Amino acid sequence: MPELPEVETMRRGIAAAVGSRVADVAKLRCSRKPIEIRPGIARFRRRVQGAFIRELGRAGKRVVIWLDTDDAIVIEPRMTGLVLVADPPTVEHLRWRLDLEGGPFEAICYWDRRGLGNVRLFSRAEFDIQFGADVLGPDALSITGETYRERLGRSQREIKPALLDQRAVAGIGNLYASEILHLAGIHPQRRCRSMTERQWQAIAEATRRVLAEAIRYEGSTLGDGTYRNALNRAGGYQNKHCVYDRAGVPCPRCHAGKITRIVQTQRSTFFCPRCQTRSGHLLDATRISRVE
DNA sequence: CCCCAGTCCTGCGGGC
DNA sequence: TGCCCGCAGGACTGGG
Repeated sequence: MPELPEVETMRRGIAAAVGSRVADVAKLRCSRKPIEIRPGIARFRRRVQGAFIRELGRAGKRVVIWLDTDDAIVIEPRMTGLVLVADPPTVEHLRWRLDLEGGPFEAICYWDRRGLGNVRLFSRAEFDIQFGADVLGPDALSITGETYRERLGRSQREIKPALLDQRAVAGIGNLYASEILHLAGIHPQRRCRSMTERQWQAIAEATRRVLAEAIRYEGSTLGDGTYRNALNRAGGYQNKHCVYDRAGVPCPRCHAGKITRIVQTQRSTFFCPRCQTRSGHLLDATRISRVE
């Protein structure tokens, strides 16, 4: 489930395509229901053919291929999408291909098992509307406690579902939300309104540290093995998870609490009831301490 | 406005 | 063994 670290790894994996020229684009026939590709492939081709790739960016959990025409190809992998420059896990789920020339890659491909993702082309003006500050919050990789407090501090919501709100902060998904709150020592059901300034700072610091570390390990490849980097290789951060999908095992930090699974807004949350108390009374020194 | 349930889709694993 | 159902959680929609 690509979140910020996985999507950032995809972006870095195709970054060497900057300077390449777009030779062609293709919607790939597979037996599945077609994914969303906009505009239609004929119009898509007319707009991108011959353009040069100027820059590779990221908008929250989307990869952005900026062209020298000022158009942006935005790839949104959602649940099971992959951006690849190597052979895909399966041929049957290949959905889209951007043929390149004059660079290290023959093509950038989009693969998607469940097909919930999409590939869309936007002008710069359209892009700014689609992914502007009104729609997408500041990037989680550089979030500050002050920004968290501004954007969520008055909310009545529980903190964990709030972290998934892409308008508040962009890039956090279900997996990293649990890991972040565990490192910060905050109970996932704490109300945003009740959080102190220091606790927002702890969450911000944990956000930056967890995400940066996950990028260093090239993301998390879970049991189903879906997520891969651009070279179709698994990530390594799943071995660093403290809580996600680890219900029943002892907490790797305190070795006393048992990782617990609850459901919030129809999503699984994992936490340590001992490290993450509702009152948040643990000492800060205990709160932020890396688990090796 | 704020927030939540339901929806899309496929493949896997648990239960019988 | 084989089938069926529930579940995984990205972002969007509709409605309370």
